[in-house]
Amino acid sequence: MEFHTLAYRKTGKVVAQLEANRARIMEAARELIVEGGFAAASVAAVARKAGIATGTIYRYFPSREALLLEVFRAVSDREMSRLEEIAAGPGRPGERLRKVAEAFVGRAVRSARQAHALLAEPLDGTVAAERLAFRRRHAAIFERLIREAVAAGDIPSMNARVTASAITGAIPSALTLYGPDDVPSADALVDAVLRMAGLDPDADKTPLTEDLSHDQSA
Amino acid sequence: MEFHTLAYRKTGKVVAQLEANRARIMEAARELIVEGGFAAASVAAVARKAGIATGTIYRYFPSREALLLEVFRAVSDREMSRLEEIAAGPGRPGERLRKVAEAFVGRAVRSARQAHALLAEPLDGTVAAERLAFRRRHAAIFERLIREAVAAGDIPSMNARVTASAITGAIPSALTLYGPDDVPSADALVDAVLRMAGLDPDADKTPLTEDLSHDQSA
DNA sequence: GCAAGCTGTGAAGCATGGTTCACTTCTTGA
DNA sequence: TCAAGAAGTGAACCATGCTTCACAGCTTGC
Repeated sequence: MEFHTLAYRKTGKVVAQLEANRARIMEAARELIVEGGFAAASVAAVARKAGIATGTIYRYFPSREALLLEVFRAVSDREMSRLEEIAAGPGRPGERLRKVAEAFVGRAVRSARQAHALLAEPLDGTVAAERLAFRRRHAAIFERLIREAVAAGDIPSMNARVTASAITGAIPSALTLYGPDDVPSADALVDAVLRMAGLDPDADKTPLTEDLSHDQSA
Repeated sequence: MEFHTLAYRKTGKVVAQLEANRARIMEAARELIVEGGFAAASVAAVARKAGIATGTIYRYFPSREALLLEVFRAVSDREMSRLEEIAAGPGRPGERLRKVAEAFVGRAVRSARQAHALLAEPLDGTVAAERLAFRRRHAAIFERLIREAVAAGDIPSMNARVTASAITGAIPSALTLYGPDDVPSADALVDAVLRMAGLDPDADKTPLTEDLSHDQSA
């Protein structure tokens, strides 16, 4: 039995403060990663950016690795849910495939630096494994859609898993080879992805039904 | 003026010995990289594998970085020349595109571990830059072939650079996502690449002589 | 055989950067 | 105000791994 004669107990205000700090640390780490890659997110740098002492980091995370992992998860989960949502949405499989590709590419092109960190930046240890899992989830989305599209007769028969894996890598690759300044054309990249999936990019360019030109890009 | 009163001058035998040692160091490094990635190629490990002392490495290379760089160059140049040779060979552009893709994929699938180290393994510093250059050369080969193929009417018009960059990444991605044990089907991967380039993989599966109706998209 | 000069050695030096910890500062409930 | 306990601090600690260096050993030409 415990005698609650404690002179101190966490109060709501403190708990909120702690959570805010935790969030601030993660945000600082995220920004550093986006700016300069995982290597730039040293414990000291994160602490400085978050406005706290290095040791304090360890009050919130057991190790640098754990911190980076959590940041990676948070960011990638956000990205992923969006794609999964689209993939599970309405419309013909071919159409959804196109939409997922557009979302993926558009997002990656728009925030190229973050995409690069998430998808291509060299990284170490546990985070590398997590990234592989992340990319596998990407691939899984495409694989499923390809299977559906084949079954629906939207695209010719093909090895869905290989194609999906290839698509998953094609997008970050295009970003990487162009570099963070010189960004590839999102439209052209989507077209390439669609061709790989066996769809004619020009087919439903004007889907009469609804929508119209939805992006600008040159 | 130099008085050649030297009591020692390198003789042929010694020079050969030195070159052999240099080669052995590079080979040791290469094997370690293939087995366990660049991280596994520590100076100490390379020395042990080459059967010499760590310090001796520095008689042959100014730094670890320089050693790794040279190894990377040697290996990637070998790979690259092969592809460039095929790309510059005879045949219709579309045909050469197919052959280059087959060579690239085949080689990568056959020695998946080395391909992974060369193309996907996380790495640091100068070598990372070199790899980017290596991949750009890959992309350049595809880009040129795509342009030629478009000009020849073998494939529909497309953004050659984006497509080439995408292809360049698609291949290692497929390897990475499958893992080193479970290797993807080379045929299926080539098919995916060809589709991305706008070629019908089933078109000239049996290239009787040279060409005939090579089909014009579905 | 001998001196000059090169190659081989591996333990010590050093840089980087994650992690710890004794200590200070703050919050809480009485 | 006070004591208990938690959070914050940052300098010291430590692990890793590249690099250096003083020295031993070998080759060569005389």
